[in-house]
Amino acid sequence: MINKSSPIPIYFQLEELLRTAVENGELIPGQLIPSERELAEKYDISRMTVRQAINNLVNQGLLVREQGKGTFVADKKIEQPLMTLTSFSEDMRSRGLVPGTEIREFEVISASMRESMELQIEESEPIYRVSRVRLADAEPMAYEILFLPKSIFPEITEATISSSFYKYVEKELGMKIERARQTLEPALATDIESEFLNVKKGSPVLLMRRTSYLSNGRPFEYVKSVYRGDRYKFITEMKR
Amino acid sequence: MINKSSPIPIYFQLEELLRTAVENGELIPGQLIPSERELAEKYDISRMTVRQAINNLVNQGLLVREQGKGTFVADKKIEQPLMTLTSFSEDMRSRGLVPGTEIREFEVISASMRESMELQIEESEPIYRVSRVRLADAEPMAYEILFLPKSIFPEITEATISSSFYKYVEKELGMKIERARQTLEPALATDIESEFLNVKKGSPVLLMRRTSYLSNGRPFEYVKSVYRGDRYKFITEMKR
DNA sequence: TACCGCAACTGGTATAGACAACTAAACAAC
DNA sequence: GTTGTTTAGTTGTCTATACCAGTTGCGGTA
Repeated sequence: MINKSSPIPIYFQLEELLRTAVENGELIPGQLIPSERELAEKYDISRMTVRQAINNLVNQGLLVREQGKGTFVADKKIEQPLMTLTSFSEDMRSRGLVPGTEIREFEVISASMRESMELQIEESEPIYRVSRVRLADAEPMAYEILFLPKSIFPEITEATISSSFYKYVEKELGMKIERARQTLEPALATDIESEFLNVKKGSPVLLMRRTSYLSNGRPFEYVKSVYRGDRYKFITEMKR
Repeated sequence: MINKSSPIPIYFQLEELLRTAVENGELIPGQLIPSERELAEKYDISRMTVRQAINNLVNQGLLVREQGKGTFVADKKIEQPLMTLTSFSEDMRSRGLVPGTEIREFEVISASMRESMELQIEESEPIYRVSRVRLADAEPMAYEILFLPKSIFPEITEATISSSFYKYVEKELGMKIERARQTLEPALATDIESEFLNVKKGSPVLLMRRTSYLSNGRPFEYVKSVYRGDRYKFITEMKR
């Protein structure tokens, strides 16, 4: 259970123990967890160490304390979908839709001014340009043009892009996606867009531009997406 | 400085001391604060108590620790404009524009189904309906229809609405605005909208609907805004 | 001079113990 | 029955102490 001679701090080991217990459903929301003294005795550690573990979990919103009563598993994420960076696939799935992708173009070009500025690279540096039609329940949802610097992704294939790109970046390449800056503006569907999106030319669309950054501060993607106005609403939850 | 016999916890007193020192500029961002041992000795309290105070401030993002070096005042809000609930006036000012308002209609009506649902009140309950043209640098930026339940705001006048409504709610009424849920979708300017916004009919506009909640969970406003697509971009910063 | 190592600092982890504040339930008194 | 009171449990606060781990600078040695 807990290894006192491990270099991993005891409070952290206990933290993980409790966290996995919650995640595995051994402890369910609203349930009372063992008291601090019980945990201290059970694992033969100090109560203050138990408190440190529980404190962290409380700060992370996983547990809630009530003086005189005990510590409880917190209700699941009331305020979760606040504003987290999600991929198209993740976004669609959270809306109960099945995501899909049709790659239209896949090429290496040299960056124009706009792209080099967004990606913070030299102009005319080689970048991938991938255009895709994004589907939700097999129906077009968005038309998207993705720009990736070749310097960060030396070898990318269509197959890589077809599956979950964010997962590829995080799991395969081990990079840490940190944040993104995104702008939204309304527009009218152009010829090409209306064709790909299966709507009339001039229909209202949502033009989304996103630049995403790794934890080292480098931009790794610049995406321009055109969403169908009749199918897509952008939803945000904000705190004061 | 610190009153050990006060019912206010010592760690909290120290926390406030440090916080006000930062806010008053006695401690500036990047500056090294006294070590935990120094603070403990200075105020004749335990180092663990000092740590509890500092821990809280670190969690609040006011301080940062560096093992072996010391504890420093954090750089100001690098990630602040992440997704905070702001009023139109605050939004415009942050963009360097001068906000303005022209009230078009101000009336009490009975809630329709949509409004009663958003505001979580009974249908046909009395609500204010205020329509405004929002200006930025004296030029129309958005046309907005605001719905407020009369039960929460028994006496509101045009004057109240003209000045900063959020400030009125927070300062005058002492209510706490907590969060809002907002949707964005593209649309085409209708007759009325195009007239108010001084754009052509059929121009792309951004349709924003927002329901805002107090800290007790009650919705206190439902706003439907139509932003000019040629003047307004919605910007969000997202974390993974 | 250049380098190494030690000493003295920093925060990080962990202990054992004490008392306060609060809650719930059992119990006693009215 | 209702109202206090006690009691045993909970988390909250606080102390004193110890050692670990990372950083920095100083001084001695090569």
